Amino acid sequence: MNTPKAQPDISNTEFEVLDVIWDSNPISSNEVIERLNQHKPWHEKTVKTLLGRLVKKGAISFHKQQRQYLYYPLIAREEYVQEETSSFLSRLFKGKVAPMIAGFANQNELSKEDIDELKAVIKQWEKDND
Amino acid sequence: MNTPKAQPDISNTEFEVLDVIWDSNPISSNEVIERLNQHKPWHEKTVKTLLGRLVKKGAISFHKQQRQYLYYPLIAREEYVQEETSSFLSRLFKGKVAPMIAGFANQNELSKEDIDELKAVIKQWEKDND
DNA sequence: ATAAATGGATTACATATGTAGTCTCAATTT
DNA sequence: AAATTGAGACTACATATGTAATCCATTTAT
Repeated sequence: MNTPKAQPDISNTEFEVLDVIWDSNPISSNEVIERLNQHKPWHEKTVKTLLGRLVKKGAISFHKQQRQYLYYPLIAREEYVQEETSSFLSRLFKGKVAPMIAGFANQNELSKEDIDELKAVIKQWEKDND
Repeated sequence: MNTPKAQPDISNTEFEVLDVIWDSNPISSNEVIERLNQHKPWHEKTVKTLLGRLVKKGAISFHKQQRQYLYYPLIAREEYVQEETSSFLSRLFKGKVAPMIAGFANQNELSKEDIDELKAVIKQWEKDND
């Protein structure tokens, strides 16, 4: 059974902002800006625009603290990620996970550690579905 | 060693057209249109615009056959898919494959078949990396 | 009390994207 | 040969996206 919960469309830049908020919230715009600037050279105004767009899209909200807003997410990262993953897999791999992993293996992009982790996931699955 | 071959940015609709071309080529615009219309209700003109944009982006090319163009891909599906996958994984899963699979498992989106296929991929990897 | 700084709201603007419509010209039909 | 048609080229246009700048109302500093 799939879950067709239409999440709002979040753009790439918006996602980076949202990811900071998921990481730590409630959070002021200034702190979002500060954290982002450790990786991205985005102008303060740019980040604020993005925050505004995320609010408008219903991905985040805020409550005022005096003059400032403290933002927090309205959608869970896990949910969002799961939906993105499903749609990604269906677009590129007919929805099947194994071919994706196989592609990685063929490109030599799988480490021993990845393999061990995968085995662990499988073991867990087998425990759960018994 | 990774391959930083900056593939042109291909939009969602463009991808659907490209996918038809990957599937069967060389192919005329009319056949692309026909095949797409089995799933998508796109106007003929729309598809032609998309074909033009793909040519401009260097994703496909064509050779003339009288009045018509016969299109063919300039980039391999495998390469494109691999790059998209890498960037997707790095965006959402810090580049690790196992967490992605784990997310699926947790949502009960993994079938016995998926698991068997994964096991096969792992076995193959172990054979190769011995 | 004024002036300056600061936070959010509004506006801006180029490029991308989805979705066609119009124009031109060569091939085909009558 | 003249008219029609069908292929690609060019144009269109609204919305999305990346990337800010400007405006306006408060705080805060002087």
